Amino acid sequence: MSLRSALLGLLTAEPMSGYDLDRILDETFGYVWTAPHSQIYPTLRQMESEGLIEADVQRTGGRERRVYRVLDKGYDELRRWAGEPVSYTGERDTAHLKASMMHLLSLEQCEAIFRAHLNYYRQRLLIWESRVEAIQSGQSPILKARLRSTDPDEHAKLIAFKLCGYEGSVMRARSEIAWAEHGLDTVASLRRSAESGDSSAATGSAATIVHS
Amino acid sequence: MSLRSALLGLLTAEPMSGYDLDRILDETFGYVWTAPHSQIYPTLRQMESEGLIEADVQRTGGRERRVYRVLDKGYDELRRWAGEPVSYTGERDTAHLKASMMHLLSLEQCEAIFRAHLNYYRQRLLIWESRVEAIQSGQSPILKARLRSTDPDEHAKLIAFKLCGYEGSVMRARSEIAWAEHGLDTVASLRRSAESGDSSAATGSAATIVHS
DNA sequence: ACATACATGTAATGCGTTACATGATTAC
DNA sequence: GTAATCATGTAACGCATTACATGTATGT
Repeated sequence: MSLRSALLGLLTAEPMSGYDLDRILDETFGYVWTAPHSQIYPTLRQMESEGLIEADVQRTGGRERRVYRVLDKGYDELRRWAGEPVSYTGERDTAHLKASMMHLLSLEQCEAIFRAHLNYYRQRLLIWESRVEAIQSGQSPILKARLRSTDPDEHAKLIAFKLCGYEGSVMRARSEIAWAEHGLDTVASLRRSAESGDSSAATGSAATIVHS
Repeated sequence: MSLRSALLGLLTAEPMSGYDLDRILDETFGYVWTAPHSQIYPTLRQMESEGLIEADVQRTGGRERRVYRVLDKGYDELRRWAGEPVSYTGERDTAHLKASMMHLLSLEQCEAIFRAHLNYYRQRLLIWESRVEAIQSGQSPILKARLRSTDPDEHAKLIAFKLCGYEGSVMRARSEIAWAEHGLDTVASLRRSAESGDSSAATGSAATIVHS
């Protein structure tokens, strides 16, 4: 039920259409939760039929735009969900799973996988860091909308937790980058020991990082 | 298609039954990839019908035990999957999503969520660290089985990459622990500023960690 | 005219969770 | 005898991915 909450949460900042939500998930918020529009539109319809949100249908010529706003029942549901404990269902990470099978691959293939991981999280890091800066400098349009409809006494709390969320993403990206670099070191070390004909190397450098 | 690969990968260490695989996912390997037995058994049957694995049916009295072993086609499929690039589909993390909605909650509720996060990853950290030690000291039964059926020249590579995978998990757990601690700091800071009637605090301490 | 952005949907297929369901063997 | 462990399944429901499908408004 997390997608519902993600959408509800965004709609509490400001009434929006499914298209708007899709764009936000693609651009900024999507680095916390993603969904394609094929999931967004039916979910909005469903929440509307349950009385959590309500659509204001705007027409520009022959084009329809359904702008949803959160009803009291929606706020209650969101608060209930936010307060309930997170259910930590098992880990599922394709990159780490793949890493656990790298002995099947050539060192070139292993290197390519770690490099791709490094590049992916370097890009994410830039995006997340820019989000943190946008919040700190008051440039985030969603946050600005949210502040407008919030009691000034609550502003510090709102900003502090928004920052905290993105900082968590920044920390995670840094950790994935460090892991990919460690993986590349491991590959380099295996490559050196293969060249020198020593079959018992590489474990030394691999072991160091864990106790750092 | 990751579950198939996870199961295939484990079966390359040693022929096993669905029950064995379920236990391993619950105990050790599950901290890389999880699945309930309701997913495992049908997946094994399907892979059998596709000729990737083959069952050796053992009977103890009236009890049936289907021990699967990987066929050549299964090895090929696994190697193909392992070598293809990871597809990074968008982020989806309930804990971070919830954190982004904490302004809806009381500071007590926020604290409870961060504490739960901290406890969860502290437990995971212990498990993953013990896995790293099990591999380094040669205590892992799955790794021992795998080494038996592997060319000694490849032992260093096998051990190095297994370590690397679990080290990645250790690093991630540390990062989540650090984030939860940062969240608790944020809560404490907001609590202090609420008591002293200052409505503009907390952002200072929250901002520091990003540039550390 | 043509491309791009706006705007909203459906359908098929597969993955994941929870609950239901059954029965044999072993240890106490 | 009874509880735990061994052992294997099915079913219902919801979430996620990809592809298919349609049409308007705007800028060049």
